[in-house]
Amino acid sequence: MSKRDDIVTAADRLFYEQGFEATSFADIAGAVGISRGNFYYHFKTKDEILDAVIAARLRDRKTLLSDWDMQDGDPLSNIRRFIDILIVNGDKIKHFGCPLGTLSSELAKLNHPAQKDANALFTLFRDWLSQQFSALGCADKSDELAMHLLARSQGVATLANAFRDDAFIRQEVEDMAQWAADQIP
Amino acid sequence: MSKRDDIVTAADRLFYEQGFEATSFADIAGAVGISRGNFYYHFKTKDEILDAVIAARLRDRKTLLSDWDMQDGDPLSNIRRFIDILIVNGDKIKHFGCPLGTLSSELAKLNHPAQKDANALFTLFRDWLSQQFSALGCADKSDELAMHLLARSQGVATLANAFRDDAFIRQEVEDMAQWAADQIP
DNA sequence: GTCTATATAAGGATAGAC
DNA sequence: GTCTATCCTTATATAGAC
Repeated sequence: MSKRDDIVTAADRLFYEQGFEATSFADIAGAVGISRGNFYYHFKTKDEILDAVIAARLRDRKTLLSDWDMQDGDPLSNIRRFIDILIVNGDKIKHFGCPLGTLSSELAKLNHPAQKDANALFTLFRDWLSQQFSALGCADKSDELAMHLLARSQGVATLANAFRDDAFIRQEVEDMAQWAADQIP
Repeated sequence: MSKRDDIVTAADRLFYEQGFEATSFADIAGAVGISRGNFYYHFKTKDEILDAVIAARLRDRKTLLSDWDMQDGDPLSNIRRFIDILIVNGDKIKHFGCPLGTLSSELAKLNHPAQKDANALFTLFRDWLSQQFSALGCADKSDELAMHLLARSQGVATLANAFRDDAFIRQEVEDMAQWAADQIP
């Protein structure tokens, strides 16, 4: 793993845990164990490293989804896998929210040029979920269902973060899974 | 209206539009039209003004909810009023997200001492919604339904902000209203 | 590639004149 | 109450030695 990759990995974690604005070069350099001066050899500006982090997250999630696709379970199982992210990543979500949603919200407030790239992460899941709902037999409203589920998972992440409530997450996860099953025509 | 109130109003708007961290004293002082030095006559620290903004938001929402209560419509109409916030404040939400959710998320990442106070805003709506569901005849699971609706509205706000999509908001609002009506035993 | 040193700006906060 | 001036710290960014 290259030093550049180390930096992106550390920045990814820190942007998630502390937010983009609140994370300084010193924080990232410190986490990687290099000097601030050396940092600039790898990345010229903060926006440059944000782009790299977003690209890394996109690569990551694409890999995850194509892994799921290759295990070719039925669409309902795939949807369930998506919903279960809230359980699998429950601890992190309770502490820091959803990495996609919180970054998107922060960049919107900063009116940051990378907003569009960050939202491509949402689009990735939206399109993948839409495919699952199509395969489930809901081709006529697959995008609507995808957005609905995406919204619900975002809302659960936000409130799980605010209230730090495991039981609430589990309850909502089961409710979403039931809702998804009910969509089968 | 006192100068102090002017400052809180400006800070409220700026914290919402730009985020707490990204808003400087200079921004607030500039918006109010006073010098940075004068600012410190009214508020000693940034945390102090955050407390004042949260207190103002809490007062504001309490007034809103008690206004609704005094018009004594049926609980379903009250719930509908809550859901309709997404329409009424649609433009702002598309640009800056939900003022409650985005502040809560930001303060969580900053691990800010005011987290608890900010989340009292969520609790205010949670308890009020729970009352409505109780009055609707769902006393046995009123808090669960309240959290469910709160989560859904948060999710819609997050995605409306990311995708700037009016049709999506309207669709989800209708869906939530239908869901609420379906809860009547 | 990595470091130290440094330039430059911004933000939070204070002192003291008016 | 309001201002200017100032201090301290942090943050982005660069230069240049090794």
